[in-house]
Formats: sequence, structure tokens, C-alpha cells
Amino acid sequence: MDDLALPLKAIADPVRLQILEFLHAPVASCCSRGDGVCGCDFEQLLGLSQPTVSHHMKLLVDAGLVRAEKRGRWVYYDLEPAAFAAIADRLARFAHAPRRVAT
Amino acid sequence: MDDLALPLKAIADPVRLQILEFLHAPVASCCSRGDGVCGCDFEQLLGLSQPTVSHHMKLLVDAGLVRAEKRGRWVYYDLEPAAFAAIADRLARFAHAPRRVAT
DNA sequence: TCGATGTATCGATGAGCGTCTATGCGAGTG
DNA sequence: CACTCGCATAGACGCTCATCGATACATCGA
Repeated sequence: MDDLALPLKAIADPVRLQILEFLHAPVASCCSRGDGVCGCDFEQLLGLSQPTVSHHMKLLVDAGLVRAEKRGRWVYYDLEPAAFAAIADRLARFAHAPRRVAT
Repeated sequence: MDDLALPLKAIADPVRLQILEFLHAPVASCCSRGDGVCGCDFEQLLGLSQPTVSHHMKLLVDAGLVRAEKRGRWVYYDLEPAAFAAIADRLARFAHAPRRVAT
């Protein structure tokens, strides 16, 4: 119920949605390797400053939606599929309404 | 992509999540009838003022998540199952990552 | 060891949002 | 018709958040 608000708030932002889309299907990258996306790519992709990108990444990681792995000087990001599956399930419940009015 | 932000922002709030939960499985109501929930019920359920409740309802309706039907003096609210199914599908995509890095 | 580079943190600022009180509108009820 | 009641709107206040520049930290290469 309430724990849904945290990850949903993290997703409910155009910038972070774009980040998730890119993590889901990455395109060109300066130092990505196929098993993760380098953080420096987002700076150019989103047209935002580096601190802002770092801020959004922290939110996504704290919400459990994205996994961050530090490899040497870079940080590689990847989606956390289980988190999205859980949220999707919770929302799908509203699509199958029991609609019984108790007294 | 971006059209997801609007409904997600509407859901990503503890108060509105509680409203959705109640619409999904209503309990006691002063004037509900089984095919919708009277707006006056939320005021007491949420412990918020009437204008605040009206504000949240407007957000949910504008996001296409809730349907409002005016019957006489009251307004009855109901979930819009298709909207939640669509959002759940979009989020479920992130749980099934293609993970192909194009150049 | 020193400089370069990627990232995180700090402080400030401006916009957006949730909440309230006060008020207006519409529809029943006496 | 006048009054009541449910709901919507307007304006204001406080808080959160997205964003930036400046700076600190960490790691790699020369």
C-alpha cells in the first residue's frame, strides 16, 4: 500500500522514465559493455548536468528499481526486473476489481 | 514514455493509493450503492478536508484512472480497469528486458 | 607522485504540490 | 422560494523536489 508510493514516485518522472527506457534498450554508449550502462552516458543522453544525473540514479537505486555496480572508475547501472514485476502485479490488481461492498 | 508520467504521478501518492484501495474494495459508505463510491465517504476515511479530497479526485479522474459520474446531488467514483491494465503492461515490459545493445 | 577523469555530496534556488480556509455553484427539500 | 447539502474553485501557506555550480572523493594512467 504505502511501500508502493516510494518506487512509484521514483518512476513517475519524465527524466527517470527516459533513464529506464534507455536501461531497457541501450543504444550507443561511451563505455557500456552489454551487461550494464555507464553512468556517464546519461549526462549526454538527457542533456542534464552530472550532479542531476547522479541524483536521479540515487533515487532509482534507493527505490530498488535499478542496481548500481562500481567497476573501477565507472558505475554501471542495470534494471532490477523483479521490482518492476512486483509493481506491475500490484497495479494489475486494480484492473481485476473484486467490487464487493461490505457493510 | 511520457504519457506514463501523468498517471504514474497520480498513483504515486499515499493518499491517492488509499483512495484507489478503497475504490477497489469499498467498506462502509454513507450513500454508496454498489456500483460506485460516493465522494463524501473519502472525507471521513482519509481524515482530510473536502476540498483536498476533491483535489485528489480531480487528479485521478484527469489521469484517466477513475471515472466520475454525477447522480443527483452526489458524485460516484469508480475505477477504470483498462487504465491500470495498460500501465501494468508498460511496467511489466521492464521486467522482461530485451537487453540488446545496439551500436 | 601528480594530474586527469568519473562520481558523489553540499548549498542554493525556483518550481510544483498537498493542504487548508473561504467562497461559489447546483441540485434536492421544506 | 429559501434553505440545506455535496461538490468545485480560488487564493495562500509550507514543504518537497529538480536543478544547478562548486567542491570533495576515488581511481586510473603517465
